[in-house]
Amino acid sequence: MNNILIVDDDARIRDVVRFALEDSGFRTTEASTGQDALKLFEETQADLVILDIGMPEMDGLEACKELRKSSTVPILFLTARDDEIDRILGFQLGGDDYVTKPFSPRELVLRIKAILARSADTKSPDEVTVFQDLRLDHSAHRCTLAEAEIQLTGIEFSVLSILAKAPSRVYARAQLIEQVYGHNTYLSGRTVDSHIRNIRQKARALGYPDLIQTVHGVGVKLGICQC
Amino acid sequence: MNNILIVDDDARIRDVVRFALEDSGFRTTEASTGQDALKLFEETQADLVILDIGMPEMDGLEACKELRKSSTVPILFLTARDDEIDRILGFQLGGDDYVTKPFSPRELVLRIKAILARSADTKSPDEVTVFQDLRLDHSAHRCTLAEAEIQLTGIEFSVLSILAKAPSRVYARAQLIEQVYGHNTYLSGRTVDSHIRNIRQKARALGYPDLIQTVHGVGVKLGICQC
DNA sequence: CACCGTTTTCAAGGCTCTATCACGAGGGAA
DNA sequence: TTCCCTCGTGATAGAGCCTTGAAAACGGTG
Repeated sequence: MNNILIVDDDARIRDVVRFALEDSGFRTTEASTGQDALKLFEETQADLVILDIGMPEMDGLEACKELRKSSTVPILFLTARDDEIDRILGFQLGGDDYVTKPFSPRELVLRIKAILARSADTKSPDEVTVFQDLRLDHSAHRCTLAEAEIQLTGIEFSVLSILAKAPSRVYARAQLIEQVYGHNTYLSGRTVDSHIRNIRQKARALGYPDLIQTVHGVGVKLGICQC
Repeated sequence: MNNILIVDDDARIRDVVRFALEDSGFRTTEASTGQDALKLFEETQADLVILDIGMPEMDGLEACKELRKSSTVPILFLTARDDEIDRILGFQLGGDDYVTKPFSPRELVLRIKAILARSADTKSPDEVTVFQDLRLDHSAHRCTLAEAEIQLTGIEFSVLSILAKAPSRVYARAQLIEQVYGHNTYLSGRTVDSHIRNIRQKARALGYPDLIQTVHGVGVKLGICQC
């Protein structure tokens, strides 16, 4: 099973996290400072790093920067305050995630499993998703439908990406919100409808009236088919 | 729809929560003490529990511990003070989220929907059920009968799933109602007939007049056989 | 600060689905 | 056969869900 490096200056937090992870079958390593973390990461080559933001001396974001110089290991941040979240978001971090304190150990484990599953998925960095006529270039943030380009906003692009990763699968609105915005955001389902409407409108202009299909009472799914 | 157990010693809070939830289509059960909560949970098998931390006698954390002995039901904590949050964290108990008082009912509902969507997401053991010509893809919410697709509504899909999980088994109407809607729902048995009629009608159109068979005086069962 | 694109929310309206009733057909027992 | 109960079907009102238009928040930029 995967090895996880836990970095936090608070021993109590480390205990909670270690306990939860080992309970789920992970192996763990612990560090209490950013420096130790870098050293231990060299040695253990952990599969994932849990990084507290608020540490004295070298904080989590500093440590992340250092780690990123030599590795693309998935990083999960622990944050205590909202302004720290803002800083994470300002930070460009690919497939990573964050959890705010206080957190439930159970959720932490779920998120870690999700990250690992995702990174196992993208080991061959699939920069481009293609499904039928739809093509999504993630690095360029470009979307084309049968050679014609569609200008999508950030959220629209995210929504479409998620749908395209598992076409035919039906997503409930709450699931989309969780995947687009992260786990502790709470928006009205109508908001998703709005974005979907905008995507539909743009797709319709290119002759794809059914790019996104509604499954009444369940959710939405990708449905292309230019008919 | 899902059934939610609300546990708080303050009747006013319970009212607010119940009102918000029922407004969103949830069914609710209420308990004012930890002991009652455990008893009611046994009976109702709620899909999610809202647990106030600060209750006399058995407090929310105690109750959570007890619940966790027999169930992994999602739990959302209500907390009044920050030091209670610390205790959630200190405790090694899987809550799924928490909300601090005072809270907005709207946010509460959205969080609950997010939690339920998440847990529905993670517990998908059997993605596809197949029995003879019938194929049910749960994630895509797709039903096919010998390659031909049938458009089913949410309830129709549920009914057929239940029947297909244990083909040849005969289900009484009351059993179907319980499995589709959850405990303590009271509907006319005619309602089930309605849905079964609709399924039959759609199946008949594809040449399967006996997809669902009636066992007079007992109930219904899956019976495919294209004859 | 004003402007503009994006995101989010709100309310109205239409449409689908759901639950129930009423009535007649059919099965089973005496 | 007769009676009773169960089941199937048509019709229907109401609930719930989705779409759409409009406008309010938000954020970045000149």
